[in-house]
Amino acid sequence: MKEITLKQIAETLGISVTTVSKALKGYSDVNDKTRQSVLDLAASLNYTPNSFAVNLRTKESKTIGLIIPELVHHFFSNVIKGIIEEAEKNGYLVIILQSNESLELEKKQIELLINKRVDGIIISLSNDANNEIYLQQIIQREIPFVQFDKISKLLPSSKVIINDQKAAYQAVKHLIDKGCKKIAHIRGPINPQNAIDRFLGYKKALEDHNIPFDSSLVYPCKNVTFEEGKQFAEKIVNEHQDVDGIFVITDLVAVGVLAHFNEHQIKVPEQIKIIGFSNWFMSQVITPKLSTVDQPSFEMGEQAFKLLLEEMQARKDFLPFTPRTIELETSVIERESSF
Amino acid sequence: MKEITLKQIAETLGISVTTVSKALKGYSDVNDKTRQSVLDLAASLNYTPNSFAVNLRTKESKTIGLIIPELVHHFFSNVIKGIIEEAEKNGYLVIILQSNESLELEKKQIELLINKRVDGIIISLSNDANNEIYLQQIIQREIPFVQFDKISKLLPSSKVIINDQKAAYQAVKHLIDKGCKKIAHIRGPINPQNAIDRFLGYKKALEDHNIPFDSSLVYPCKNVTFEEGKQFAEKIVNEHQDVDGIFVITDLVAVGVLAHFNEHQIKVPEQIKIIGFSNWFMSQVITPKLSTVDQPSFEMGEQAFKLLLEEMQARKDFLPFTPRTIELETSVIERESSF
DNA sequence: ATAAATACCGAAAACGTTTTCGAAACCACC
DNA sequence: GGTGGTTTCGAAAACGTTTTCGGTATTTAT
Repeated sequence: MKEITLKQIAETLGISVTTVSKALKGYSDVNDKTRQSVLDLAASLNYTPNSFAVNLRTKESKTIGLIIPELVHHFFSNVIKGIIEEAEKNGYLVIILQSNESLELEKKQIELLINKRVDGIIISLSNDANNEIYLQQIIQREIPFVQFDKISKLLPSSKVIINDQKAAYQAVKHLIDKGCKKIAHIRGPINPQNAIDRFLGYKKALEDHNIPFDSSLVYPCKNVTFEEGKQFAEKIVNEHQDVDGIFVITDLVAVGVLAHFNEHQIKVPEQIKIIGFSNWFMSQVITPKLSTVDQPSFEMGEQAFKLLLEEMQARKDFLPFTPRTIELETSVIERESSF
Repeated sequence: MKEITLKQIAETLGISVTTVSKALKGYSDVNDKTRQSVLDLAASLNYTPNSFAVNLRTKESKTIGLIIPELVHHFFSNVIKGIIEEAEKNGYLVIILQSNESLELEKKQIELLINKRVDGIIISLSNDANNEIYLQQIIQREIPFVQFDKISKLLPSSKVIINDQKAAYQAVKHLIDKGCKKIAHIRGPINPQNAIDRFLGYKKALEDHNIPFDSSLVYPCKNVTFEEGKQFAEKIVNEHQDVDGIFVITDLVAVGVLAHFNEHQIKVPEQIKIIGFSNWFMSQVITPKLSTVDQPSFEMGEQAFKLLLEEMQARKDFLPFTPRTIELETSVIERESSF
């Protein structure tokens, strides 16, 4: 079981390795007959170039790295799918790593990818990521690099995002339009940019509609889980009996809220209206069906890879590259939980 | 921005590349002082070996390939997570590809991975996979290889599976124990081994409990979707008014069934009891909560990688390797849909 | 003192490919 | 028959590492 190499083909054909290589790569300075004989033999031997050697010689591996906080997650799964499919169309493969929302792990994963010498990196930051110095090394090493969803605004890289502030504004406005007068917000952790922006959108929507902002109505998640949703739901109705609407950072947590209300005979949407974020599949099958903000996750993945490709290509051609930011559209989806 | 190489370290230290390499790799035939100076300089320069060169020289990339039918899927996400984490513990990275349940794509993805010269391949077959000749080439090329979940029994490779027949048997027995007399089965597509086995388990459970098997009560899915669940639910109540239990191939479809019954005021579990399969997260949050069969997905991923590692190590040491099969335990989870 | 064992180092080959550059061979043309 | 141009080929260097093997230099034993 020996691997077929250019050398073997060259020897059996009585020509040089150089010519074999050129024939296979479509160089013009090789005779048609020679080329055909090479092509024929290579095909019959099932030759495929040794990618290790090609990598070493060309200094690229046609592989990119992807770091996400959590794989088992409806939103991220869809983004990954978009990235992988777009990458494959362009001849790239994708190595996936998880940060598990841990800063330490995130740093480690980045080093792994740098040492692996991937051609580019796509990342969505963990909630812990407050200090981006270790991300600077990606840029210093001139590795093509794009951020999506949970980004650091300070870092000069291409980005694919939604307008979290605007999307949150619209979600809260939706509740107001439906008649809510006192709206609580279960927000994400303190650090992530998108949690901050959604909070700001919430606040702005209230102000624009003459509803006083009350910080005691804002409940920050630690782990952004189903369980937290249940706990906050209980807390909210205990602390503020007259809350009539809740804007929740993401559907998973919102489903927890619904679960608690269902168990305690609190009528949604009659007593309290709820809107989530991200349009998880789950949201359309629970009772009551959850209103939410749709986020184009698959497309986000596609665009992220496209931006990365732009940068990888520019770098290869020694062209200057200036990072771009793509902002995707969101839309409020009205379902039973906010009728 | 030049990459640091052994050569540079050697030159600034006035020693040979050989010695630098040995110092870094812990060879014993290098003086302690020399070693220390190398280590110090390497650290201060932030040296990392060029993996392309290492790959070429050692003929391994410390990278494995994973092919799954569909990424956005609660079960598969968890398996992937298990594989990635176990791989990382052992210094391996994972390239993920999807077959999208298409035979053609599956073939293409395998070739991609072979050409990439990954050290091993883990695969869960697509539903279309009826003919495994193209998988034979993995074995012919002696690439370490393990199958999980949706496997081909004919193919001599390591496998991680559950006992689908037994698990299905227990699910159906559960319905019988709860008093069901006429149980329909929404099964998976024709080809996949696990759909076949679950069907056989269903049939056997009926026979063992003196319930006549009626093939008109078996409804095969094509795409295994939420929508199909709704459609079959409608069909079942139309065609068999007295059905009082349904065993569904997987939770996603079962949730579709529940959705239809909810919309049409058919009481679950009072009129019809339902049990799904795989214990998707969704199942515990819908109304009524769905009974199901729990499948250790994360562990399945861990075990799959461990088996692959065994084979990769054996191959490296030129030891013989005989494929192993690991069978994981399942358990029936009783929830509201079958009270 | 010499012989034998040990410690330390480096030259060189190898992994398989890509690409530059020069050379040989052929043709056409005046 | 010499000049210039085109076509076709291959030698060789390069990518950066690992590992074998032999060669000094130094230590230990006799």
